[in-house]
Amino acid sequence: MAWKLDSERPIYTQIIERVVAGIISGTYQPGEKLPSVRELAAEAAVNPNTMQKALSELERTGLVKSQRTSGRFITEDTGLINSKKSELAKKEIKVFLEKMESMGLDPEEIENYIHEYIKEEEA
Amino acid sequence: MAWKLDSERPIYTQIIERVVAGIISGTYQPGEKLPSVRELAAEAAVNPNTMQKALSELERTGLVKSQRTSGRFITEDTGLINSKKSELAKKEIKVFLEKMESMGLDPEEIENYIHEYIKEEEA
DNA sequence: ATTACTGTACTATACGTATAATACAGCAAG
DNA sequence: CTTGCTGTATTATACGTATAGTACAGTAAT
Repeated sequence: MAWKLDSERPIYTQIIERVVAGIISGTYQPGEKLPSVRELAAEAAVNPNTMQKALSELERTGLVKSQRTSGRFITEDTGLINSKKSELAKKEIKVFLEKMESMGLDPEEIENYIHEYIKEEEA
Repeated sequence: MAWKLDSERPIYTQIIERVVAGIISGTYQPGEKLPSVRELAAEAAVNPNTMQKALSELERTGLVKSQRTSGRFITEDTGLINSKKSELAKKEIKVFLEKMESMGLDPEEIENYIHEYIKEEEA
């Protein structure tokens, strides 16, 4: 099925985020071969050029490596993956908390809000 | 001083978010008159057209009203402001949690991460 | 009435992004 | 060797955004 992409932000950026999330969460395993550019483009319902751009950008993080003629592979460096994971998590938390505080919510309020939200979700 | 804007997303969108945050947090009080388009543009170090676009978009939320020749004013409807506040807070939490969960973190882990982060910040 | 301030409107230019349509080099399997 | 798959590169078109420059109608104060 087509990936969930919005038109608010560049598609290639969203693709990068999604693949990174896939690597970090383990959906894509270390050393695993990614589907080809054309396959992924079809799966995401996106132009191959856009997918190509996203994936080539993604290489700069070191999380994937391209083999030119055989395909693209997830890094086997689990240390890199884990460090990216905690790095990203911290960054997301920082951005989130700053946003909430700019709305005038203090940390305690935020924690309560989240706790309530999670409790609701589990119900 | 110039506002903190990045080039990742449309500037007018970021302006809207910032003004909304100002209203929600009380930085801009109900009924208060906003600086003029040109003033705000200068303050944000942005083109007046961009500021104009942001503010006219913002009207659709009802949080501000323009008086055509005298200026723009924050709504006096505190009920509207409060409902927008909780609405936005919930939305931000939802987006945040979804993002974190896409990285393979479960709710408890997330709560701990945040708690740690806030404790560090207060120190 | 003139001056100075509002919001608003319009044209033109520049840039990033997304898509479409091709093309090519390298490798593997038939 | 041919076929079919890789990643990669190139050109053209279209659209949204940002900026620059200019203009105009309505209001208030002088």
